[in-house]
Amino acid sequence: MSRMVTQIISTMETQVSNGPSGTSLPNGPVISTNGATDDSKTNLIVNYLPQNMTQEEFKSLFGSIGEIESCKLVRDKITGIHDASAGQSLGYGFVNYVDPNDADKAINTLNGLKLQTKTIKVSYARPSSASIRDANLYVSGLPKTMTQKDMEQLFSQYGRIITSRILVDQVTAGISRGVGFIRFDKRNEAEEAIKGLNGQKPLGAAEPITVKFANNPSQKTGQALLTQLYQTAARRYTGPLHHQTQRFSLIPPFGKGPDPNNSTKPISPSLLPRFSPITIDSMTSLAGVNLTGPTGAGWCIFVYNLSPEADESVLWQLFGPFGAVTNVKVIRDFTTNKCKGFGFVTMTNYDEAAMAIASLNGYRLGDRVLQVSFKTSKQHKA
DNA sequence: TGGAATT
Repeated sequence: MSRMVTQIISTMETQVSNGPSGTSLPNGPVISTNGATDDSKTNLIVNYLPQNMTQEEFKSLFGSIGEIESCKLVRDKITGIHDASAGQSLGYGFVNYVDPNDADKAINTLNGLKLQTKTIKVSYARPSSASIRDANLYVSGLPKTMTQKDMEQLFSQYGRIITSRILVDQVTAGISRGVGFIRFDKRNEAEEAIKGLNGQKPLGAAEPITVKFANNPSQKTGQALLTQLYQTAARRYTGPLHHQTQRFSLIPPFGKGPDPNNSTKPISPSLLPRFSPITIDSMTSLAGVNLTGPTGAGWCIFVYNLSPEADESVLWQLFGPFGAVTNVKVIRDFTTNKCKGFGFVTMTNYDEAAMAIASLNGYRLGDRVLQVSFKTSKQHKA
């Protein structure tokens, strides 16, 4: 891997995958003795995907690593009753590669990639089974001094922990709210943890903790769903979250809110003008209907002065934080396979593309200064 | 007392 790419990736969080620890097998599908295909070394689960990432963007990102046998962005069935591909993204997906080496490469290069406000996680998918479902626990009443590590230590006696999290205060950024989540590998492990820890005081704690199965986040109220849609739409208009200073959290987007009791309540007009120009477009695209057309549509950006070692992951890393990226391409020399110094990035939304260009044009990457602009029909004449 | 982990 090139020095430049190594530098970028070294900033990523280190995450231990859940996957098999054995060495890679020779290429091709592995057939087990019972005749079933063993995809444990090719099939990946990808978590913490940005809410507005589409199936096409998902496939494009992971397809940049190697040939994909199949992939799926998991979507909500309730918000997509009439069309499964139109449901709201659940923020995770699966990628099954043809070659186990590419699965390994995807973990090494894409795990920890920052896209918009998320840091994606790429790991081997465990074999699908009923025993691993509903194994997530909600814990409250934790001492404010308890760290994630402390919590894991407390729960690890009951089984293998897949993820853990302690929620922190948004404002003070870092102070524990005393609530968290623990996901076990198996549901029965979670059950045992409830039996053993619910109502118990951790060592030195003043109050007992509550441990119970977590609600499924897909079972949201209409209000919560609409609020989330609205926030996503508002974000599309105002740009990346770190540039956003205004929230539209509880104002329904159209005349009527989901709560019948409030349906006649007028919407504060002062909060609408900034948002309304793109309301229809954003809401429609959130429903899975892309007004700008099928894959390939969007705003094409020309990126000049990339190093010979540049690859697609660099472009994802640079542009992903600004919004929805549908495609990236590094132009390479046919014989040497080295980057010819330029590439292209396609972004769905004009505002996000403009923000990316404004921010990245003149950006210093290693010892090079990038030139970033909308692609013109006459390519790049200086 | 609340975050998108099994197709």
